[in-house]
Amino acid sequence: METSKRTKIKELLNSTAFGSIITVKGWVRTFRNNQFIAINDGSTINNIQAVVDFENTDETTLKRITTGAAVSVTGELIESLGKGQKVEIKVKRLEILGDSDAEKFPLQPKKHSLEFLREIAHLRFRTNTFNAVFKVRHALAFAIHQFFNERGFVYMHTPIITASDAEGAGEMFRVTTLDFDNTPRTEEGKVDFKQDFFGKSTNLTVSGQLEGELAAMAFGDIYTFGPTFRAENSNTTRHLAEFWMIEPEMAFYDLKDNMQLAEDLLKYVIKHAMDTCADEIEFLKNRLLEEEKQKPQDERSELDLAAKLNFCLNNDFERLTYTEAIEILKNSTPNKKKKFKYLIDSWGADLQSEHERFLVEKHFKKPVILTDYPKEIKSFYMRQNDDGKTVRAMDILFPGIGEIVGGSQREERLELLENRMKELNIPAEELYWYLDTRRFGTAPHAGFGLGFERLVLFVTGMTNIRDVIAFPRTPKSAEF
RNA sequence: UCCUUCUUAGCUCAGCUGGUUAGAGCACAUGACUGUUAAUCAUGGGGUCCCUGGUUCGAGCCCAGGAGAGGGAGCCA
Repeated sequence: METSKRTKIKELLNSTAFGSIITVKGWVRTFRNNQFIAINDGSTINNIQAVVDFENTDETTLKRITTGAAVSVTGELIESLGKGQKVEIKVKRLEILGDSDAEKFPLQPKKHSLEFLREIAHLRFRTNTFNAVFKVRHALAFAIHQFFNERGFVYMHTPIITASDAEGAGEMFRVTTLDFDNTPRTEEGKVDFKQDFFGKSTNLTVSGQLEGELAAMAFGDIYTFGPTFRAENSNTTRHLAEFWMIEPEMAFYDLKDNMQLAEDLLKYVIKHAMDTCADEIEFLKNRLLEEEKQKPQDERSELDLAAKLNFCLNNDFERLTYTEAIEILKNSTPNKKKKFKYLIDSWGADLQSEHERFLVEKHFKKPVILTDYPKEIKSFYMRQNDDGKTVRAMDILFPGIGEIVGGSQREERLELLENRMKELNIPAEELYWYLDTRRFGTAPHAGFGLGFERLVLFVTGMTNIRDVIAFPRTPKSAEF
């Protein structure tokens, strides 16, 4: 009888135990020449070839070996008789575990467009590209926990549902159990949230930072890694309505410490992905090279994916202030020749993505950390510099991605923080718990937010953020 | 949300100045072949030309509106 024991393909492809009888279970990728089955079980991006003795196998079984079918194959592991692979399985027994109607199964042994695969996101894991992408995604997630754990950080789970809409960090998704057809009203005619589940208006979190700061004021070093929700109507290749974010918060860190931690973290996790996903990154590198062949010469990347990642590991990120960046941009060729859509003429303007791209991709040609932005374009909680104009903010900009990290040293001085909140009409009463950290044993501290999917984009070389999360949520789209 | 491009077979895409029966490659089916590498060869089936309305003797093609998708911008991670 069929046993449930099986060997993973990853193990077999490196095995030299020729002559041993093994069982493999997986899904058929292609069936060539009526005898060669390429089987993939997800353990590796590579397939194993199982060779069927078609003359002694009944025809109805052979007909059921179709792309997508789940099979169990038992046979002898042998040195491959053909070129193209080292080992193969000489099939002794083949069982179809699950049929796949070849006429209806959308995946074919051919190249599919990413747009088409996005429409069948429930099946796209079964392609080489998505196998590689999600292996890398896993490796990066694992490495993030490992990095922080090695450094004694505490992993905090901050709430998903929050009642504070005081932060003003973008549009939020409302959480409610109220009956929309019959909403309870107050005497003034407004929706009466007192009758809602939590007795007040609640939303999905847009950031765990404020709660993270509370924990940092006890544990010293903490981080969060969880889902984040933004109801912004963003339709771009680098925004999602539901995404994952890593937010470390460190007591007694200043901005320099903060930058160093972020750079160390990024390099650590990229290195871990390269070490543990060599096959996957090799595949993604070649995929990208193929794709770029369609593009004109001047739009192709100078470095291939592996070289780009290595370059990132071997060079220090460029650190400069917003003011220095403005000077560079002001004197840049595209600015003088009026090639920028938004010309840089004065200090204080927010940098457009064309400016960030110029700095990262043309001028420095490596990751850039910009610091000390004008306070007007940054959040209320950032520590104010003595110049009265700038705050201790930092953004890390990556080639092709833009902002991958946004962070700051936090304003730990109660009076300055309260004044800033007043200027920006942020209700201090609602955030009393946040301000308590400044009232009781306040201390310098800093932190940042790292967009996980943007990191996965960079490491996989994919170009659309919807292709590095399993089931993307974007405006007008929440399929699966 | 704004700008822009696109939507023709299961997939990728042709389709001339608006002209009578809308094509190719892959996939699929049947057969041949049998150490293939997205196997090959032959034959065959397969279409709401995104939707609605309009112009015209005649619309896949022109016009208007709508839907969906891609790219860019803004917001940001």
